[in-house]
Amino acid sequence: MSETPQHLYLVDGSAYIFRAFFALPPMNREDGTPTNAVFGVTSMLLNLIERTDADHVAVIFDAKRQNFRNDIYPDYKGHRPDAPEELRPQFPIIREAVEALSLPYVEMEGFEADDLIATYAKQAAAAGAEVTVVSSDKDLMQLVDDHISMWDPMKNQVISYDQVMEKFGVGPDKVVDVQSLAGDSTDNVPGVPGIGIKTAAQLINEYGDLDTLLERASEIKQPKRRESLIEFAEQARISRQLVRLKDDVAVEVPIADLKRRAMDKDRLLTFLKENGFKRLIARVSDGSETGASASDAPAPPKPADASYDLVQDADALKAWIALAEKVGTVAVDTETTSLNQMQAELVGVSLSVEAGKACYIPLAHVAPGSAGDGDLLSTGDDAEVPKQMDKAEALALLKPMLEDPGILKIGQNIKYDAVVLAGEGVAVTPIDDTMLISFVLEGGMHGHGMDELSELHLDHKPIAFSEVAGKGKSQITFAEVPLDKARDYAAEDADITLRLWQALKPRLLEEKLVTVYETIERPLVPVLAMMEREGIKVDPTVLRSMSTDFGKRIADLETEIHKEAGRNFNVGSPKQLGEVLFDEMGLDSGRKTKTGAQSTSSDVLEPLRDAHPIVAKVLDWRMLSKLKSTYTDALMEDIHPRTGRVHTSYMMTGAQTGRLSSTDPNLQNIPIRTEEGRAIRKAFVAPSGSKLISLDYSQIELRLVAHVAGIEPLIQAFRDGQDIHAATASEVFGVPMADMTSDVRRKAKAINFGIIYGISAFGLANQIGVARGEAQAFIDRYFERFPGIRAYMDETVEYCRKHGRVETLFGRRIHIPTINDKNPMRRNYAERQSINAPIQGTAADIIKRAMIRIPKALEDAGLSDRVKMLLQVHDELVFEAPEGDTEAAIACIKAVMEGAAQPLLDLKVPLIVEAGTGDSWAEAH
DNA sequence: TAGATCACG
DNA sequence: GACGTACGTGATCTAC
Repeated sequence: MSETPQHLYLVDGSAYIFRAFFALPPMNREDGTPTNAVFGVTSMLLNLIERTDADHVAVIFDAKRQNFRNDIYPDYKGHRPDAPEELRPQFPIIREAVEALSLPYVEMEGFEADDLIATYAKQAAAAGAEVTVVSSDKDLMQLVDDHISMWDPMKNQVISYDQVMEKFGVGPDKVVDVQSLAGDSTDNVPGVPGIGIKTAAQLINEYGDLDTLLERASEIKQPKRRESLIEFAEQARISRQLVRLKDDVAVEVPIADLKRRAMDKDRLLTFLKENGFKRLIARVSDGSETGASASDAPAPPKPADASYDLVQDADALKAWIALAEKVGTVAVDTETTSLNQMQAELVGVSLSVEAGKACYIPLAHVAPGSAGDGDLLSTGDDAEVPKQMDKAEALALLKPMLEDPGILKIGQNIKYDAVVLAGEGVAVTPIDDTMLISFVLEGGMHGHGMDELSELHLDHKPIAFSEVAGKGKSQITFAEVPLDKARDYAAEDADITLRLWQALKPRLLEEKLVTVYETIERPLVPVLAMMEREGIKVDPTVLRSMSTDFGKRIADLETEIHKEAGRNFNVGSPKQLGEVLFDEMGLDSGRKTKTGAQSTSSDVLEPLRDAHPIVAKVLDWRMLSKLKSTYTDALMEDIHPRTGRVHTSYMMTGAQTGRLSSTDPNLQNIPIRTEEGRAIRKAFVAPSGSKLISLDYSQIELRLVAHVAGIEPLIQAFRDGQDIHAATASEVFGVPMADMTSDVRRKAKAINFGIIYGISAFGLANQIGVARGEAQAFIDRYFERFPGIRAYMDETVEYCRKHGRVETLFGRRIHIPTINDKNPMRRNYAERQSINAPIQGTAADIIKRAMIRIPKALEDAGLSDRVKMLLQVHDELVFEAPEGDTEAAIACIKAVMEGAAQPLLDLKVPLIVEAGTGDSWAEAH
């Protein structure tokens, strides 16, 4: 083998250090030396070398702070603070770590890591090697070309020409020119004032390059821009010198010396032991990726041992805020009067900055024993209102901290707190959410409520809400809880949240789930919070008249049913109804329920429609009662008194597959399948002058099946825009498309759905009303025609048996612990789940990715202040827009939705979105 | 509080 | 080879 590299991997080590230091909770080895950055860098490098095929590797670091750029511009990176005290002692240990991993450690006085990377990259590329630069630093993007690409380890994403184009609006060869104009506040590169990346890209595209632009600056039409460019031309040229990487450094280590060496396991293990990295030791010694469950960090005191502060004046609050600023991370929890976030009134806030250290800030407590409202007579001699800060004053102090981009706010289900605080005019950003981290790590294994997570990870049972507020009828609101009890409960919640974060957050990195969390879950929080606060307008008059109409018809039907039955009984009682229909009237009872009672469900009653007139009446009664109680009546109660709109709450951990669920009220199950039910959607309206827009993915799950199972005929049918169920029928039953009957198509449609659900002959037979043997024959023929589907199912189930989980195409994990259950019923069920979950979950990931991108896309289209995203119904998004903006909004949103799998995923089938508009949801869908 | 039923994707 | 079945949700009502 020759010494010329085939594939050179250049790792931007400095970036890794900072990333690890700030992302991981503090850790110390036995002698007290902090080790969190060491741990993070070691773990990341270990991941990296396990997955690359590179034959040459270097980990490259910045030397000391001064370099040639400071001679050009003394302020370069001038405002960067010194490395934090906790980080400084870790630098030499990180060097040891790199060496223990048998990787070359490269640094050079007077040069930044970026210059060394540029030099090696150019040299290797010139020699014909492929180069991968591992970094997410945009300053390195100027290097990208046919031979040099980047890998962003945080986003798990390749950065090549397209991504550079997306980021800078120009190709890699013009990145330097754009950066020279736009400047860079993080590196203190001045650029030209008033010019950002967008304008810079536009100018460079127009004039070709920086020099030409500066020469011809006087031709620019916009006066301000023209003057700025003329005045700051020299500053732009200086910026270019700062930004352009030096690719001809006389490197001390030749490329040949970067040849990858075999890992010295003993040396590595010695290093890991010295630093107490138990989890990495386990991983290196047996190669298993699950690792030990023991935490590497020493156990902090249990919450029970902690004592908490009550903050009752501005000075105390300022001290806590200063602490949060110093640490840079703070757990936040709000206490309110209601679980319903739109009705909730803020009662207090708790904060925690380190394990065991937390406070509670009461803001709206009332005298204990006094009812929160209505009790006007008993003011005088009641207990006093407890001492607490003025709410507005406290929020004014908290607001800058909660909105500070440099302070991470950690919450358990922080969407709730964000919605409540948004009601007080306070934004919460940036955020982390322990509930979501747990869901991403261990979805399917257990619930993700705080009490459960605390018992699981901290071995501590938190104070129950009912202990401080009571339960049942005598339950009081949190505002009435005495301050000492309120402090113990509320501060503990913040403390636990912080500890959970410390325990769980590092695992995202170790278990390669950072991308799912950071690109699909976390950024969705502000989007959903906004939708929930927006709500959708519901017209109560429509509901009221429907309710009256339904009420009459239900009463009439009830009379008739009682007459047919020969006695009065409660039609809504399945037990009584069963007795009447089957015992007294002698109808054929179909199934039994699992408790042994005779089932009266609609699929039992439906076939009996013709057996007796009472059956149809019962079915109608059922339908109308359902519609009245669950929809028309209940929905009127849910109209918010102040907004006149209905505000649902989305639960992000509600469905194992990654789908959202909707509660209070559930707006994801508003009727549509029957004419009567569909009418309820007429009550969901746009305000006058606006329209509702509904956009939904067409057949997204079936498209995903065609993709993952590689079913060529279906892929082709989707590409050709054919009726997919008819095309399936044609393939499976051999009927030419021209001769297709609705019955054959119906059967094919049922099989297609069956495939998504993990088909069984019994289930299919039930669904389409044929004998089980016939259903089995259909399935056999389907598998015969589309062998890919069999293979997909077998492989998926096999993978699940081995790992206890399945994955979506975006890497979301869905755990299915019962897959190896000895009970065959539970096991079969788990197998069907494992077939369905990747499909349903990938579809959920796709629409979430779309939702995250939509606010930005609307802003770019100049629509963001007028077009509002209101609802998500699994494969559908509902918006409200002024009448004149609907067309532009549809074009913008449709493009985002149809492209939402990109660039991470290149589907073999197109994603198609269908759109409609109208004055009501009934018209729009 | 569990079970049955039925609304949705 | 038996087990008893389509996947994922939430709200309402009855009956215990």
